[in-house]
Order: sequence, then C-alpha cells, then structure tokens
Amino acid sequence: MPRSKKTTILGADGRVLGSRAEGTRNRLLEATSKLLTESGVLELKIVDITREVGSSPATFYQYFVDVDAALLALVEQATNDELPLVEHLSSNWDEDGLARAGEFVDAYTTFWDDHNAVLRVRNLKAEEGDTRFREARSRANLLLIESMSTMVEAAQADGRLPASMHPFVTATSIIAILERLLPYRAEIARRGASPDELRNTVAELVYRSLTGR
Amino acid sequence: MPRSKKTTILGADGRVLGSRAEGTRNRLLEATSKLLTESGVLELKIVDITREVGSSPATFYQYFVDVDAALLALVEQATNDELPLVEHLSSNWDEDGLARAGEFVDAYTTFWDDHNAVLRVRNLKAEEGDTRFREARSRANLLLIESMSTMVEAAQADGRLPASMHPFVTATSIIAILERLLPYRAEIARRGASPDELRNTVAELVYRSLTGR
DNA sequence: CTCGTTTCTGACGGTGCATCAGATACGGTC
DNA sequence: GACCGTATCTGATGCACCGTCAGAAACGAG
Repeated sequence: MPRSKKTTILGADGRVLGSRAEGTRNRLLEATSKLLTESGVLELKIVDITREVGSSPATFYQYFVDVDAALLALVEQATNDELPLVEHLSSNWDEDGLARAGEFVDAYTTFWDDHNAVLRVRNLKAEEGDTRFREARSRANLLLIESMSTMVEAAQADGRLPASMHPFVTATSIIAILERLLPYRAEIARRGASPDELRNTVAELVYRSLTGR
Repeated sequence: MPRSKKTTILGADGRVLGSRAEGTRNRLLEATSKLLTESGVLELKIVDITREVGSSPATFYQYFVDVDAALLALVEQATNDELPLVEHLSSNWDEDGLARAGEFVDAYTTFWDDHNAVLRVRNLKAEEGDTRFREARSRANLLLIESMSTMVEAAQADGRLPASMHPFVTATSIIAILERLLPYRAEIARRGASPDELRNTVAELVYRSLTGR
C-alpha cells in the first residue's frame, strides 16, 4: 500500500514551509485569485497582491519566483476540480443520454464559474506559447478528452457518426464549446436565451456530437 | 448615391493627420501587431513598440491615448477581414453542404491565422469585462452568428434539428469551436491528427450542427 | 529662403519590479 | 518566563516602463 503522498509545500528558494508560512502563502494565493477575478491579468500587480494581505512585495518573492509561479499554483487547484468531471463521461449514455449530457454541462459550468479568471489566464498563456501553462492545460483536459474520444469511437463503430470525424478533434471541439461559450453567457442572455435554453442547447450539441444520436 | 466615406484618421488629441503622420501611425500599428504576435500582450511595452519603429514613447501618445487604443485599431482591421466570411454562410447548403462547410472552415482558418494574436487579446479583454472590446467582438461576430441562426431555424422547420436547440446559442457554439480549436492545433497534431483530419472533422461538426444532416 | 504648421522627442516625476541585508516574530529549552 | 536559534518578514535600493509637456526638428507653401 503506497503511503499517502502529502505534498510538502516549498518556498521560492525550495525550503520547506512551516505552518505560519503556509498560511501566508495561501493568503497570497487567495489575494491573487481575487484581484485576477476583479480586474484581470493585465492589471495584476505584485504590489497590489501584497497590499491586499497587508505585507510587502519582498514577502511575495519568498513564496513564488514570479507571478507566473503563483498563477501556476492556482491553475493546479483548478485542475484538481476539473479531473473529477470525468465521472460524468464514463457513465453509460445509451439510456437517458441527453439527461447525462445535461448533468455534465451543469458540472462543467459550476467548475468554470469557480475558476473562471484563472482558467482564462491559463489558456491565454498556453496560447501565447508558454510551455508550463500549455502542459497544465493538457494535463487538465486530457482525461476528459480521452473519455469523450472513446464515446465517439463507440458511436462510429455503431455507424452513428461518420468515420471521417477524428475522435480526438471532436472531443477537443466539445471542450472548446464549453470553454468559450460560458464567457459569452451575458451576451447570449442579452439576445434572449434563458440560462435553461443555453444549458439545454449545449447539452444537445454535446450529446449529438459524442453519440451521433 | 452616398459618397464614399473616406474615414479620416485622427491623432490622440483628435487632430487630422497628414500623410507623414499617417505613415508613422501605420508603422506603430504594424510594430504593435508584430510584438503582440512574437511575445503576447503581457509583454507588450510601449517602449518596445516605439523602439521597433525607431522613435520614442512620446510619439506613440501622439496617435493613441493608450495601448488599448492601438489594440482597438488592430481589432478594427481584423473585423474588416471577418465580415466577408458571411458569404460562405448565405450560400445554399442543401447541396454539397459538407463541401461548403469545409470551405467556410478554410476561410475562417485563414482569417484566424492572419489575426491570431489580435483576436486573442480582443477576446481576453472582452471576457475581462472591457466594454469597448466586448462591443467590437459582438460587431464582428454578429453577422456570422445571425446567418448561422437562420440556417438552424431552417433545419428546425424541416424537423432535422430539435426545437429545443436555441439558434443563437447553437451559432455561437460554432464560433466557439472555431475560435478555440485553432489555437489547439499544435496539440492536436501531436495527438496524431493531420491538418486535413482536423479540417474535415470541424467541417463535419459545423455541417451537422447547422443543418442537422 | 522664410515662416507657420505639423510632427517628433528629451527630460522628468511617478510607480512597479526584483533583490538583499537586516529586522522581527516564533517556538522550543532550560 | 527569559533566552536563543531559526523561520519569516520587510525597508531600502537600482532599474525599467509609464505618461506628460515644453521645446526641437522637419516639412512645405509662398
């Protein structure tokens, strides 16, 4: 039996943190997340983060080599919340598939709302070519995408989806819809679609694209 | 007959620009776009932009009140290239629909590759709540989305798509796929899908989602 | 060539970055 | 409960970018 690996948290210089330090680190991360949500990456200043927790810039650098390190830590937290979503996909969608799809959409929406700002930054940095963020994103999405790929392959085997559709690409497209559509919500609402309609339409799209039904 | 509206270009203080100034402004915009592509928004410095064209920060402020103003000008250029894409959607997809969808995907891909970096910033700022970028994005996408909505409605009238799908949401989802999938290309390639497979899979998804066939 | 206008820039005060040496707070020991 | 070693924090600093303004330079009409 593997003993539980309690991840020891390290400071910027690699030292092991005591409990006081761990608290400070957490408060810094919370402040980072808060400011990120309130005003976006472009406005994110280390001075502001430390002001928020009532300390000084020098303290920040005790825990993170730079802002990116803090952002990556937040991305890590988000990933931990994303991975369990795979449960919704491993279940059998042959019966009540549309309802299952709806539940998946709901779960993804909750996840997204919780980590909105952080995920936005993750994707920006990934797209701008930063390897660490790109890998973090891959790692977070891979499980989901693989499960969805399997579903597409099953649908293809049954002739419900054309063989010309690449399973991995199809799966990634579904993620694309979820990731991109949620930020559009305000706009969609303004165009007269209720949250329920949004949810059901996306569920329908997911269901159709993955199962071919 | 309405006389052609030659948009007079203005400086940051609202003055009309002469030809020399117009040239400088263009060079600044090009440099901005170049640096944006090379290193991303987060690294974008006004000093660097002006260094690039061999002038000084003060010059930049003669033409743009701040970086955002320059970015908006670039977004404007991108929008001009996006609007014509609607041609691909107003055509009749009843025959050779899948081929039409493929052409649309190709055209969108070209457009995206041309304005990649700028569009990324546009969307980031829009999502972070900046009204000007949000409006720019709406304006750029609206034509496309409306055309797609019409297609969905037609498919619903023929019973090929369920009435539960909201046309506007469906259309926006298609945009979401296109906008989000293209940045994933490198990753998708690494997972063994050829550019052709990507293109055809997306075409298939677009075709199926818009026409229900 | 001259002069008025357009365009450009050097110089500056303000703010954030990132680092280090030294100050401070903590918790275990007697 | 006073002491001490260690863990944690921060003030001070040099450097880079921001955004502004007053004046310099380039232009072109006459």
